[in-house]
Amino acid sequence: MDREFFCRDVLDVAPALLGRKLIRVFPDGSTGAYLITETEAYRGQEDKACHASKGYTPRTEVMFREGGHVYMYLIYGMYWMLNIVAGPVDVPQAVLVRGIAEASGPGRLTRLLKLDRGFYGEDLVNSGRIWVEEGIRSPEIESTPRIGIDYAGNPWKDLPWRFLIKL
DNA sequence: AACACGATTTCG
DNA sequence: GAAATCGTGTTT
Repeated sequence: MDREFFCRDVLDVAPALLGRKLIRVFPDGSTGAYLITETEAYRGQEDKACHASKGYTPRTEVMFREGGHVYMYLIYGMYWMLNIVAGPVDVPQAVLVRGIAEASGPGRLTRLLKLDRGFYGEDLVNSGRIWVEEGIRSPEIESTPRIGIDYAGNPWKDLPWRFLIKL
């Protein structure tokens, strides 16, 4: 996928990632292709569920860059989350990649792909170890409220910004 | 410098 | 249903 693909609004990018392949080249040289099956959209400073709602901090800095960069962060002291930045410069949006066909759940996903803080700021458009390619075309998509963000309150906690491939 | 709290998973 | 476990943002 090129820069243009990621620089659109996160509500376009998140569902568009479904059915595409996440390519990972491991340190030992082996390569894996993983079908993206579940994503969530986190949209700007107004979105109370989005980490960027706290403003520009060292942690959220990458979300303010142009789309296509990787935002990694640790949750609950043990799980690394893989996020793909969307939108143009100074528009803090990101897609949380929650599931691939080979591993369900964001924590399992990053463990399987061996992703951690070393990928913070990685550019998917120009990387030799992780990127996104075309996959199956036009999968049927289902949307539901996002997971684990009840604390964000209304209207954010109920917005149907979680996207899954319908079986 | 100290503190509270998660965009989760696993096990009982 | 609760524990595991630590970086981040906020408060002192």
